[in-house]
Amino acid sequence: MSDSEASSLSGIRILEGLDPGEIAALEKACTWRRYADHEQIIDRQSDSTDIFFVVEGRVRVVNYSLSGKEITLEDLTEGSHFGELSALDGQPRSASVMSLDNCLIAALSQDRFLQMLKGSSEISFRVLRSLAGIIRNSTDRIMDLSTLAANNRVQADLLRQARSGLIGENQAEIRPIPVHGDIASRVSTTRETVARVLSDLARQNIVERKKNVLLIKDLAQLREMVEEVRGE
Amino acid sequence: MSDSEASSLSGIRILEGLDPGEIAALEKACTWRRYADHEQIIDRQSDSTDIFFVVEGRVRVVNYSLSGKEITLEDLTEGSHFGELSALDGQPRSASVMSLDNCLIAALSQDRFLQMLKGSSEISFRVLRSLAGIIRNSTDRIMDLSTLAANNRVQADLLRQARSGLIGENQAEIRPIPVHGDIASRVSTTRETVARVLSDLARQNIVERKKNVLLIKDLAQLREMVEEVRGE
DNA sequence: CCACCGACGTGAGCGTCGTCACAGACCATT
DNA sequence: AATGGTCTGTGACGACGCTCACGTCGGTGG
Repeated sequence: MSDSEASSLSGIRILEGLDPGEIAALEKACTWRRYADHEQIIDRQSDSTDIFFVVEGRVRVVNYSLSGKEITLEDLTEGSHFGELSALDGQPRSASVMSLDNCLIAALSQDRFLQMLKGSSEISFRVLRSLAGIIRNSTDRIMDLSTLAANNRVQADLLRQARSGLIGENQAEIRPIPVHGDIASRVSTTRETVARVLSDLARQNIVERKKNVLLIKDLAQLREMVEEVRGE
Repeated sequence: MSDSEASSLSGIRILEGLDPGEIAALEKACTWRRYADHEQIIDRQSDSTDIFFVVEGRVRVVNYSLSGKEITLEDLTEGSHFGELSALDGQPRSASVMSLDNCLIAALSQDRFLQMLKGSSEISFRVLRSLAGIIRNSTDRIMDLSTLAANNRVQADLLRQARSGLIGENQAEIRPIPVHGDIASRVSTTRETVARVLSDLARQNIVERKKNVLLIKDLAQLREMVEEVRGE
């Protein structure tokens, strides 16, 4: 399905509802570029103010501590946008963004974006709701960091990922198998801790590492392990 | 200056730019209520969707872990608003809000709020920018939680508070003296850790606890203590 | 004036987990 | 096969900071 909409902004969620003519005009106004794996798309300290649309591929929003530790804020897929904060307030970028795949990215200037918002309350509303969603995710994460221990945060991350691969009531599969370092970067711990948690869970028969899939065999118990600490 | 605008929405920042007639109409549409200290204004598990305006006083946005630990997300002063997330997306509230003072709060229904956004791209834009600001704060906080140790987070919080009470280049005063437990709740640590950090800083002659003021005597050095760890 | 209550200060103990250091597994490329 | 890269698993160690447990201070009110 990515092919049918390739090279088009019609799949971008915040732009839904624009009529085809407007979409076409926007497409012309964008700067298009393809990125390979792990290329920098936004650098935290650049002072650009464009907004970007993910037309193909996946990107990761990250931040680095001065020591080089990488904190993943969010992974975005086709149909998403990023860079809207600077486009809205003109402030410097709050994070870096890099491609995870081979990506096709469209960039729209701040002026054009703001003009579009002014002209369409519907688009404004979509952007408002998407920001609201980001805030909800952020506060959840702040709560996790504040109330959960490192190993419980890893378990919580597994539960989150399991949601998109449910098999029946109590099982799920996560594919491809997540790289330990990626999980660590999302929940702010170390690769080693992730490995240890996963080993423990395997020993307790709660997860199983298969060929290309991480199988979660007992969601209920995993949930319990997280809740239990959240509550005590 | 709070008196001159008491009982009026004209001091609410996201409403700036509305003409007096519209303000008056909004004021009629609101439900007004006064709260005493430490009253609950929004309960996390209520399903209201109103947006609220802080006309007088201060409120605190908090969240509780099941164990009862309190996490402060933000303190808001006169002219702020809250509850906009649920008003925008209809989802349950993401946090609780309580009064810190004697507060005058105006509540506006979701319908009326959305209608206003639809009618004014200027107001929409103000809301967009305020959400962008919240996101920037949240990601800063996530970075702090992920990269700083507990005692450095306390120091960082002092630096933040110092910004609004600068005296010359290298000193600042924070007043009233913050309650240790409040700082702890903002940076997700314990009251005891805050006390120890403050004691240490006092011993090193970096801060001094005076009668009604916490005096920061060497901002530069305090900054250095935080940066030093961020970078290593 | 004394009793109380909230905030502060600080010591002792201990668990969690970040760090360092290897060893083994898997996959690609030549 | 051989080489090299990335990813995984695990042990040992040590420190940071949370918890518990007190004692003190200072204001408020009966």
